Amino acid sequence: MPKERFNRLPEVKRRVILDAAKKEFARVPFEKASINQIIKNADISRGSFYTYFEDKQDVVRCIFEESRDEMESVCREALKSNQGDYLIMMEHLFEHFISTLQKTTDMLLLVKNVLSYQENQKIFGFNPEAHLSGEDPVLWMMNRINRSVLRFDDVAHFRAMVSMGAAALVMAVKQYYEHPDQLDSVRSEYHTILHLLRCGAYREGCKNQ
Amino acid sequence: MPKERFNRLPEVKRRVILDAAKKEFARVPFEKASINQIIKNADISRGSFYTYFEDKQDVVRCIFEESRDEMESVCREALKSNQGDYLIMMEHLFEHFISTLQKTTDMLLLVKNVLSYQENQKIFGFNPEAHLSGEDPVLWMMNRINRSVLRFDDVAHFRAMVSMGAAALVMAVKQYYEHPDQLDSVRSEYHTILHLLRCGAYREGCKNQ
DNA sequence: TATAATAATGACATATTGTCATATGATTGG
DNA sequence: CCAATCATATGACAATATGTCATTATTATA
Repeated sequence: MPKERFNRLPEVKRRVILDAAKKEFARVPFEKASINQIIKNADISRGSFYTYFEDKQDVVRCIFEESRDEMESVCREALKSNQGDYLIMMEHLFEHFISTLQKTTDMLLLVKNVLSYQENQKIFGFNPEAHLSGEDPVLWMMNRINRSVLRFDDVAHFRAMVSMGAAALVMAVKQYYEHPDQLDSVRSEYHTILHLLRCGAYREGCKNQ
Repeated sequence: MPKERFNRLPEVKRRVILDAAKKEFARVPFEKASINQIIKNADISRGSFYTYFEDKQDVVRCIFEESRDEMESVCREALKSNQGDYLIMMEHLFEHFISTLQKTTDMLLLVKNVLSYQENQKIFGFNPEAHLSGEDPVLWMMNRINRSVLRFDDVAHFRAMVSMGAAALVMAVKQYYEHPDQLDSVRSEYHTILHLLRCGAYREGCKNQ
């Protein structure tokens, strides 16, 4: 939630500022990131910064908002081409993140630096309060997923599944940026988790219900 | 990982310092917490602080190390009295956290302030690199759990289950301190997640394997 | 007791943050 | 076309932070 002022800014200036911020957050861990450096990079005044953003956190939120939109469209497409299968969509989402991170070193560092300090789920828009294009993300999912293959159809279980899926994804992405050379094993761990979500852990499962 | 100096300190002084730090971290969000305030509370010099700890983070790590030991013993007991059932153990663990948080307001605030900024799983000792009494926590679990009720017996699936369990627990605890008045619904969401882990999400599950 | 090793101190240089009174630039209407 | 009004930008400033290090105090050792 940057301030209104920021949104009223000409597109190009906004880009300059966000890029400057990205550069700084890619440079050092969130803690050490300095507003001074950001305004120097962006060539704006200290005062301006504070008319645009609440604080350092605020900038980060702003940076990640962009990728949230992108994520939504990835979800949409993956669901379309896989009969609304949630878990397959989650596989696609993972590959999407990986390829984004691989494209730019900056992005990898940024995620690494920021993710360590932030409330991951809030950033990725999967906490109960965040919203994917204004909607509760759980409901968003519920309305687009093929629910007939699931063994439940209540919001509570849905929420549980989506939370766990998000947690798994975040964990996997984190693990990837910590060990970018071990993509294969990270991917395989992630798939194991999705498999667990699919089948459950207990053999006798939920016979009695 | 506080410095060796700190460990060599007389027990009582160590307590004073950690309590001072707790007080400060309970006062404001991690970001705003001030080393100045900590040393004032603890009545030690600035110089001393830096011979004890690397930085602010370091103090937090140190604070949470204590509760990790406690957690281990809760796990141990819960497993003993429930035939090694992992998911039941996780239920107990949740209740343990809640009652700890309920006991002292300070602890609730502390967790609230710190958890928002820290690498949750690292703090709770459940990331793959952290260790419960020196052991890989996944192996620790594997050796103590009743594996016969599970539908798998490989480390990979185990790791998946433990990761998800930990993620669920952290999420639930977070949700509790954000809405301490809604314990019932937080608990019920948590149980739903455990249930999901037990049974899996897909109806046809893993027929073909 | 003298000497060596360990621990504690606080002043300091440097950096950071958020604020605010002031300046600059746009826009509107008379 | 000027003036008045509103929106935006600025950077100096006070307050506070951090991490270092030369110095002092305390213990242990010989």
